[in-house]
Amino acid sequence: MFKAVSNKVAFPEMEKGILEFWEKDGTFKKSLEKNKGAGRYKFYDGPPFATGLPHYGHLLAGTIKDIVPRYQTMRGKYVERRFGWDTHGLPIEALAQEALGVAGAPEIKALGVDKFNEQCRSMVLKYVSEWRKTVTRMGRWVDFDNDYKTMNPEFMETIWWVFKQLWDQGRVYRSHRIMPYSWKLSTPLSNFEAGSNYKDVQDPTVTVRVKATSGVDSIPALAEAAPAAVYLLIWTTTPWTLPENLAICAGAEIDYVAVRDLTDDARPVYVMAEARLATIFKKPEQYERVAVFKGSALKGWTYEPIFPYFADKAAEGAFHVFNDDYVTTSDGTGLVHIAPAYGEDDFRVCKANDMNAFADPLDDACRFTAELPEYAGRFCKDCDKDIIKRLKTEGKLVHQSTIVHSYPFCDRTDTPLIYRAIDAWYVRVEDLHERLAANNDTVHWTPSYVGDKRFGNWLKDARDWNISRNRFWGSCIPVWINEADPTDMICVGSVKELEDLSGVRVTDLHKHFVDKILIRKDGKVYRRTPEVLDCWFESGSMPYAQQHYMGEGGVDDFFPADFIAEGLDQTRGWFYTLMLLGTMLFGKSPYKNVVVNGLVLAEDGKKMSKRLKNYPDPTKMLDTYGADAIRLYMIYSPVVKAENLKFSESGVKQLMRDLLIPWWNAYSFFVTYANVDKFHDAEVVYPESENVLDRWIISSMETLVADVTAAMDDYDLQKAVRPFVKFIEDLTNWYIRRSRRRFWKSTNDGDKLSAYRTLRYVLVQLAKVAAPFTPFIADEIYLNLKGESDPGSVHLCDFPQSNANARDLDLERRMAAVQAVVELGRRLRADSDLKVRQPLAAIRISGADVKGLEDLIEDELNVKSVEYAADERELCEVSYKANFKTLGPKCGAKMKAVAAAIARLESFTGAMELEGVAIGEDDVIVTRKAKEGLVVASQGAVVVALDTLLTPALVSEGLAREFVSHVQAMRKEADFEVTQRIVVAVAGDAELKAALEAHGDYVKNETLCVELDFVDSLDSASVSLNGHETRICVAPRN
RNA sequence: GGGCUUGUAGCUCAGUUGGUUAGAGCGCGUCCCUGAUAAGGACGAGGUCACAAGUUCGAUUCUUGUCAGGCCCA
Repeated sequence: MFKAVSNKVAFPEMEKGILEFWEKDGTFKKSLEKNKGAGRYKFYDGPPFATGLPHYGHLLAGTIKDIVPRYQTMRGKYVERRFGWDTHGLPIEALAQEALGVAGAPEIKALGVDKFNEQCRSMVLKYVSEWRKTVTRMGRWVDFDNDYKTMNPEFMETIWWVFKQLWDQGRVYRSHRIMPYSWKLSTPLSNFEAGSNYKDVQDPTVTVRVKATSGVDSIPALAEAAPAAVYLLIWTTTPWTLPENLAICAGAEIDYVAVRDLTDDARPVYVMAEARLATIFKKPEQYERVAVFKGSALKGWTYEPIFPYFADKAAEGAFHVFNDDYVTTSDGTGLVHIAPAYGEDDFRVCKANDMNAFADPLDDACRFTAELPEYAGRFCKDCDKDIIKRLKTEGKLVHQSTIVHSYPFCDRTDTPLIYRAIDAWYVRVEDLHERLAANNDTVHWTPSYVGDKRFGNWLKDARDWNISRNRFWGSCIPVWINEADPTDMICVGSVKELEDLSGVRVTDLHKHFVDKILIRKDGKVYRRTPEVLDCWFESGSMPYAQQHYMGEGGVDDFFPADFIAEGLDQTRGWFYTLMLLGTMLFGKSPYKNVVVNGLVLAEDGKKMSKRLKNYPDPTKMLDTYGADAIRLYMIYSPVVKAENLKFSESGVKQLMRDLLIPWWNAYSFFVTYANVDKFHDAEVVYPESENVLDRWIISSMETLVADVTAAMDDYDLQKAVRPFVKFIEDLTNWYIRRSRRRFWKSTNDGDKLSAYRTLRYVLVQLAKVAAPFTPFIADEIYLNLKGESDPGSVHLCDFPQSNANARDLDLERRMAAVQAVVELGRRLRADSDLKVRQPLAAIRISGADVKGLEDLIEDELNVKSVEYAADERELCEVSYKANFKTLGPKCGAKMKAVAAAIARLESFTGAMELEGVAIGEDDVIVTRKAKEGLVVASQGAVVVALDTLLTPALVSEGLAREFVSHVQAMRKEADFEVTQRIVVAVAGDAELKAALEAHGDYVKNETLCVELDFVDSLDSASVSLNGHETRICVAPRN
């Protein structure tokens, strides 16, 4: 006996049962051990920040990361799956700050970095158990016990090893990074922190003239205008940065003009963007045009420093004009003042032009240092007014105004942030563009455009990587710097190295431990640089760090990964840092296949928001619909191809209705009748059936296997799931429907056995194919139906190999034709108001090959015979149309004429010439239209005509069937077992009596009636059977 | 502002080197069925394939531009 199955299933309950079974049985472990020693399929888990509960994005990524490894496991691969945790970085620090009631770096330092870091450590694992619960409930098999955490000492030691490799390659260098800086807190902020407090403020703007010292000669019109002085006009909203000006930038494609200022007695010549002329000269008579030229002509000009303080930087290449695309003419003069220490673009442009001079005369609190004696000790912004005054006095100020603009403020102290250069560590990437691109070419991306375009473009423009963070909770940059000579540095690559160098036993690599360790060597003292590493450095190092790889032995066992998956937002995150480090360390891509998923949005298309409550709680969804339904819903959508998904509860419900419930019903149907019939082979037997339905459903099964396999091997999960819908539809609404009688009939013959064997075999195979996607229901069904010697879980089975021999594409085609004929027949019945229970004499068909399957049509449409029309013109009008696809290339411009000629044809035999073009069989498409007035319908080439003539015999049979149907309803109403025998009493007119007598055996057989009595009257309610008033009474009979 | 991407029925989405009358499911309306019943079936309404120009005999598909949404960057 199979375990009895109710057709009313509670999926969440069923899933919990399976979870318990997996847990007790150790199925996950078994699935791993089974393939140990077989080929490895390498998988990396991208580590999530566990700073909150998992949301749908995590569930989605988790599902993808489950399906592929499950599939590969069933394909015989050994797929280790270690869960990863991202434990360092700002998200955790933010939580710790909240918990400790401190805000900002200075308060953390005052509190003590040790206290702070330990707080972080204690909070990292806060949500771990919740995560484990949810991930497990979703059915994801992943190793939580053998997980990796970026804060583990082994992990952190490998980070040092990785860093040292880059150091030894000469890739690591110190430079600056322009960051928002709170002068009140004396600390840089992350861009994220800086973005939270913008205000509209009024700032001064000044236009300053700087005297050109060379370059003027390159423009003849200008050279002629000499000897009057030529000035470049620059504009800024931060006058205090003018003393630090080291360059000027022009847009190469922008139009510039040189004009003589007629309002000034010295008649100076000013250079600026043509588009901005009106902002300086209100009236045309105030100036005279001297020359017009592109910004590229300005490149290389030199000019006189505005202030004397850094004039010596000229030796380092300062005070030149550069070109860059970021210059606009939306404000200013089109000539941008550049102070490399105080602007991100400023810094970048200087670097791009190999200008390394630098002027940063500010202390920790942003007060000017002694380098600017006149302003020393004063907060930089407070000096704006004095500087403007001085410019005026010295005749350098051309124009002065104010501007109201949005400016970032420190959200702790509400003081304006200063963008300024901070010491920073970089990894050189810009020399690697070609190698990165070449390695990326080896990766199979899903969808492909992410790799080709999005990621490819990103790599092409990859900048040097800023890897330092001025924070506390993270892996430390393992560089110790000579206190006396900052160019003298020691990079440490392992714990042992540090112990040997310092003589200190090292137990923990976090900042509050490591910073205390000094290295003394040759009488010099080395102190660690205070920064921690960007946590992307850690996630990018996870292939090596999760193995605690320290450069010994090969990496083939774990590198590169066969498969990774993450969201689209990781293009410049994990995908990128993995690729960088893989390329730098081992010269190749660290992954071979990537599935990129899109964002999961709320149903209204907005981001899911706790505040708005615009999405259903995941736990509630799991309790209501179960994990299989949610998994399938997500995978069936384009979200597995990097497109957004609007998550909708009704979508999940729909999927259950379309797939899971019919599938379960098919299974329940099988078990119910198999138990009634005591069908129970010890093993799942491959049905060598003669029955076309059996052969057809098995062939369809093989097609399903082939389609799913092809899609999975291409990592197209959506495409892999799609064919299930069609298959389940075929299985339930055609195979079982058409086979029902074979299961019900009372004789246990070979055909019945074939039916059972086929259905069992198909359900078991289906469970295997579906197992990676819907692991619960697949195992539930499998466990009940499997043979005695089969593995103890569907997840320990081999994925079905598509068996080409069992496929009969011709049969599948003919069956599709049968389905088309049936559909048309049903339509005709509906049109003629002839219910299916009324037998009809014949159906005539044309254009459909249904050989050998006629009885299916007879049965389904309740007709006595299927006939082929001798000539389809009896049934329909035939006309001809050009096949544009084949004719187009042949005809070209003659296409229209040929198409018209074909449309005029009255008959077509196969080959002819029209308009000088040879027409072949394939070039003409025959269209058929059901003839008006006949009971005929057509669909494509298939034409069907129904014989609607009702003979007395047919009417009588129809009445008997109507009677049967009613008795069946009464059986059901009375809740009889399907095998319950009954006795039936009827009272009705003579016609009914005659019908029941003529079809007595049929009636009794169908209704399991052992005694059919015709009586004069009955108490029961009267019903109308095809217009015949009838009273019926049924009773059980043992 | 830049890179990438999306826009097809009321909704969710298919649409395979450009080819005839652009499909499915849901929803809606009408009807049928009732021993798979949180079902099943038939029919119907519903589309300027976001918009515009171009290439072509022919464009939902290719090119360019515009508009709107998204991700990343600046």
